[in-house]
Amino acid sequence: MPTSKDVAALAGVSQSTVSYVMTGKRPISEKTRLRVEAAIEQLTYRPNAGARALASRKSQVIGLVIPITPEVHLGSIMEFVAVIAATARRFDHDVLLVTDQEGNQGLERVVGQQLCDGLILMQVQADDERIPVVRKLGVPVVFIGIPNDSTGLNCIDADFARAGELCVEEMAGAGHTNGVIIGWRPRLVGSRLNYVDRFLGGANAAAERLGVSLEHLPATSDRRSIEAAVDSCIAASQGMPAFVSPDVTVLELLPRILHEKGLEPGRDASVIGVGPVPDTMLALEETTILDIQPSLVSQHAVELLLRLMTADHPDAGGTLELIPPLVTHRHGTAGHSVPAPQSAS
Amino acid sequence: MPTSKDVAALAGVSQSTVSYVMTGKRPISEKTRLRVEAAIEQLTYRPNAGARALASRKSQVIGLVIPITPEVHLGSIMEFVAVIAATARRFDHDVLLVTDQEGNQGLERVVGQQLCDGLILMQVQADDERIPVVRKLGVPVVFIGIPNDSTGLNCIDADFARAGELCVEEMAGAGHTNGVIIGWRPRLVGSRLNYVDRFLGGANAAAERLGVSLEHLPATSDRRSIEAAVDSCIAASQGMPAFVSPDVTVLELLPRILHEKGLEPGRDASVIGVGPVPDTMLALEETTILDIQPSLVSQHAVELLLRLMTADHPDAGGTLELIPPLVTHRHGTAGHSVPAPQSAS
DNA sequence: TTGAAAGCGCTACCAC
DNA sequence: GTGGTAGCGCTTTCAA
Repeated sequence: MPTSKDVAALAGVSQSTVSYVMTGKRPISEKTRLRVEAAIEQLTYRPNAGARALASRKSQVIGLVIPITPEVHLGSIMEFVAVIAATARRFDHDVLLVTDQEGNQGLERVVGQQLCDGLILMQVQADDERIPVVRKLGVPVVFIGIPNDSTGLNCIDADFARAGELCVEEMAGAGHTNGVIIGWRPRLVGSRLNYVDRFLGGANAAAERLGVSLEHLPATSDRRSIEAAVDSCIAASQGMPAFVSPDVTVLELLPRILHEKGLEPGRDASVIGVGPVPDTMLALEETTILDIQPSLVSQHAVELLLRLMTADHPDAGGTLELIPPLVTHRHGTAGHSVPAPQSAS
Repeated sequence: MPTSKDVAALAGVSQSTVSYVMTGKRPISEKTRLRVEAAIEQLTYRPNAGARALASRKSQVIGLVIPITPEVHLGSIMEFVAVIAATARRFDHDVLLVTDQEGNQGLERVVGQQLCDGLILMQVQADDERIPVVRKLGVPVVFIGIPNDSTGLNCIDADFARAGELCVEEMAGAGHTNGVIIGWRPRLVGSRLNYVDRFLGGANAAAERLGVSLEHLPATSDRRSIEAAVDSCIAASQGMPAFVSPDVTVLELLPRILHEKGLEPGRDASVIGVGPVPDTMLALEETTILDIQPSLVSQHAVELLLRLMTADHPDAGGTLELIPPLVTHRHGTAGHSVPAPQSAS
């Protein structure tokens, strides 16, 4: 492996000049810059990450803390992970994976070892126990999700309140006077993942404003519980029922259940899916999809973190950024597959 | 941040002694070891990763190259990723995420920068273009997947040939004389991802051996194409049809389609799902599941890589390890949800 | 516009 | 069983 010393020798300059060519931290004459660049090319020189981190006190790595609890949909997480990794690379950084099963120890470890210059935490809970640790961690941290007390923290998430609102507006616009939100296992509601509450809050406010009656039926991911919710919705509804679900597992099963009940979306019912929408959902033709744009959230999270990492001052005051959902109406003839809305990656 | 110098001072020993206490690379008297450990504890000392990597030429990091192409199921990938990260930690290593969109450049980069001591490559293709680069990379590499020419490479994967065999044996055991394998989009067959061919090969061999007629119907993930395959199977079958699918997206839609056709698994048809099985599949009661055990594959991949990384000699000859699938029969009454088989994590 | 040289914090050799 | 010390390869002052 060639070192910057080798490059310097080949280019006939000092080692520091090589360094400055690489970092651009001081002006270099065109002539020597070209010579150095040629030498770098010729030797396929790559700066040693450890040495660089040691000398500069910057690892160019961001730590990504992923949830591995069974209650979160793996595909949705992966969507975040992939975009975060790709975005980090666009800004010349790498991503170190930390699982949340390491807990607070893990955060302290990667920061203490100076393996990374900043952290992104996914699946942040309403009363996340990592918050006190994060506050005195000494590196910038970006949360994906909004805890109850977000003062001084940097949080970014999809705007679930707005999504709830939009769902109800869609329903009302389609002429419904009542509807049901199906999904999220009961113990999530009103507790740990507060995007659930934000969504319901937005939906209920809009329902009140628009004079629509709205109910929330929690459901686990098994068929029986979803079916029960659907039945109860049909029973309660005068006129065409409207189903809203922000839960991937529910959306996976909903098409089959509706079909069993003889309900055809667009004719006998309205269906609105929120969030990462599974393939089975896309098999339904007449639907409205509220894309919460995970990839946009991820990109912004990375960019925010990088901004904080390069800021001279420690971040004052914190940030709160909400990404608005993207509404897509899908119409189609049976069997004709409309591609899912693609957010920029 | 305290350094090992601080620890040494506090414990009244030399810096090298601290290092040896941490690494265990030479015997230390009980007495001084305890003093040093106390000092480490008291200062919450953590070795600087960059400095350690620089001096020891070992980063304690393994690079994980993930596919981000749209044709692979994100949830399945995430299952590997999570287990790999967790397993790496068990052996005191971390995981650096590399996306395959960086291509060969990415491999050369992370190795060149000495960001990691070894690599795991996921979603390895039959004729993977990364192979020539890997061969002269200078660090151990473990493939998840088996390329056509695996000589000298270290490969590990689920035993798809055996899975195919088992599927047919299941069918035959249930009294079927014919069946259909539904899934994998056409362009994957016979081409890039050769686990497809391994599966079909095993299945066909068993079919011939057992006198079962077997057909493979490729399908894209849209409803129309899966429905067509199902119809064609029903038409061709004398007696009860058997459906086998190793494709997550197909398995997601299959329950609904079967129901539309009035087919009840266990009564009118047999259904065998292979691989990571989605929630919708679990809604079917009478099924056989062939778990390809992604988490076991992941664990073994990490352990193999670590073995190669600590080996003094560069790995001679390569490795080929196949993880046998786990067969689970599910019986149940409608609405009663049997938990999915959990591989050890 | 460039160079020399002093570290960054750790490991591992050599000496005792 | 322990300590001294020379680097690992880079960045970054200070000096020219």
